[in-house]
Amino acid sequence: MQRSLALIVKDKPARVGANPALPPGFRVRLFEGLTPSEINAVLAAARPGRISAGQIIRHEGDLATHLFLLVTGHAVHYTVTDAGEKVFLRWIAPGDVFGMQVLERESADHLTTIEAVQKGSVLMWERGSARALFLRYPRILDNAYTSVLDSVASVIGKLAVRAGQTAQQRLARILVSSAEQIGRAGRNGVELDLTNEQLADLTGVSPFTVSRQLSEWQRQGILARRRGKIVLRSPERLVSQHF
Amino acid sequence: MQRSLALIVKDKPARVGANPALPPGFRVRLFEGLTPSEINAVLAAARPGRISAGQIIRHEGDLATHLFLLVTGHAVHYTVTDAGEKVFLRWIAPGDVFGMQVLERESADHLTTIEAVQKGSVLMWERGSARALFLRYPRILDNAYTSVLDSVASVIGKLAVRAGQTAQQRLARILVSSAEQIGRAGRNGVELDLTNEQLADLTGVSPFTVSRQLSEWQRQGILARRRGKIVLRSPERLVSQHF
DNA sequence: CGACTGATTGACTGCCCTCAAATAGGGTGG
DNA sequence: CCACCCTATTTGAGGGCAGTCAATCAGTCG
Repeated sequence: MQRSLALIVKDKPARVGANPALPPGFRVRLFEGLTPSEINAVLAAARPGRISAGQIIRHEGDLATHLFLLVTGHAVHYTVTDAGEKVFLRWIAPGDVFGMQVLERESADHLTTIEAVQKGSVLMWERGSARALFLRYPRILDNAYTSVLDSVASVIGKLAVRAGQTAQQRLARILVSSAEQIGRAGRNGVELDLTNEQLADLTGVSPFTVSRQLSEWQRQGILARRRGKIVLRSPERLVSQHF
Repeated sequence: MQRSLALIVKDKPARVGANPALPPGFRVRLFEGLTPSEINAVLAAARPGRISAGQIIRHEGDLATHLFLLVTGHAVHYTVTDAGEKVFLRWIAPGDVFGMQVLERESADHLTTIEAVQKGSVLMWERGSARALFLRYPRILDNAYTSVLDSVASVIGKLAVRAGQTAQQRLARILVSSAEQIGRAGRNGVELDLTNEQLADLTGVSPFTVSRQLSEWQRQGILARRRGKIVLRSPERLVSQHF
C-alpha cells in the first residue's frame, strides 16, 4: 500500500542525468540478453530505494504498484495461513526481482508478503514504465515469463517437501539452503543469523522441535550454536543423512 | 483465503466464434481479447488430438514440446514426491491450457505430471508455432503471463492449506472444489466419480482416514456414497463446518 | 546486577498413519 | 437368476511424530 511505500523511499531524488548504477559484474536475470545500452535505458526509468532490516516491503493482498529489483541485502517471500502461521516460500537475493504482477495487463495483488531480513537497497519501476519496458524489449518479456515459471517450480518443490518430508528433514534442508543464501563464511563454517523461532517459521515446525533437533546435531558436531546464531560446520553431513 | 482453483476457471473467458475446431460458445482464457478472426488464425495452427481416461499426457521432467488446449474431458496436474506420493495441484477443465513452458525462450521441462481423468480431446500447437503466436499477438502473451501467475497463486494456496489445515478440512475442500470441476448434477446432489483412494491422493491423506471421514459425513446426511462414487448433497454444510 | 528474551527439557496429548482382518458392492459366467 | 470373485471399503487396535504446555535455564544489554 501507499503507506509502506513511503517507508522505503528515503527521498533520495535521482540526480538528473545520472542513472542509478549497478555494481560492476552485478547479474540480473531479468536483464539477461540485453545490451549494455538497453540496460542503461531500463535503469534510467528506475528509482532507488532503501529497505531496513525486518521491514515488510509488501503485504500479501496489496495491489502491486511497482516492480522491484533487489540490489543489496536479503529478503524473503512468505504467505500466511488462516491461522496466522507464516509459510516460507523463498529467499530473494541481490539481482532478483519481485512484484512481477505489475507486468500483467491488469495489475494484480501481491501473492506473498515480502520482508527484508537485512537492510539493503532496491530499484523500483512504477507500473506504467515497467509495463512499457516489458512490452518494448521482448527479451525482458521472455525473462519475466521464465522467472514466473521458476516461481511455480519453486513453490511446487516446497509443496512436495511439506508433503513428503519429516520435520527433521525439512529443517536440514532449510539450514542448507539458508546457508547458501544468507550465510557468511566464518572460520569454523558458515555462519547464520537465525533464531530458533525464525528457523521454526522457515521450516513450518514448532520452535521446540527446532531446539531439540539442533541440540542433537550439535551433539553430533554438525553445527555449533550461539544465541540467535548458528555455525554450520558440515552441511554435507546434513545432506547425506537427511535428504 | 481460498485463492486456488477457482481463479483459474471462474474468470470470464473469451468466446470463440463459429470455428470448425471448437464448439460454439467455448471459452478459452488464453484467447481472451482476441478478435474472432485472430482466434481463427491461431486455431488454424493447431492440430487436434485425443486423450483416453487415465492416460498420462505428460510426465514431470519431460521436455515440453507442445502447447495443449483441453477441449473436452478433464485432466489433472500433480507432482510426485521422492517417496512416490502424488501431490495434487489442480484440475484442468475444458478451455484451460497446459504445457506453457513451450512459450519460454528456451523450452523447459514440464513441472508437473498431467493425467487425463476422463477421455477427451485437445488441440496442440508445436513449440515453434506456439511461440510465434505468443510473440505475434500481445494479448496472448498477456493472457499467458497472467495464467502462469494464477498457477503460482494456486500452488501457494495449496501449500497454505497443507500447512494449516487438518486432514478433515483438506478433504472438505477437495470435495467441494472437485464437485465444481468434475461433478455432474444428479437428482440428489452433485455426483462425483471418485474412489476413496483417489480422494486420498487428491487430499494427501490415507485412504483409511478418507473412509472414516466420509462415513461420518454420510451419517450426518451431508453426502451419500456408492462404490467409486459420491453424491454430495449439501456442500454448503461442508463449507460452513470445515472451511 | 536485574530484566528481558531466547533456549531447553520433560511430560503429556492428539492427529493421523500403519497393519490386519472382516465386509460388501457389483460385475461375470454358468 | 445365482454363485463367485475381485476389489473397494470398513473397522479396530496400536503406534509414532511432532505439537502444546509449563517450568527452568542462560545470554546480553543497559
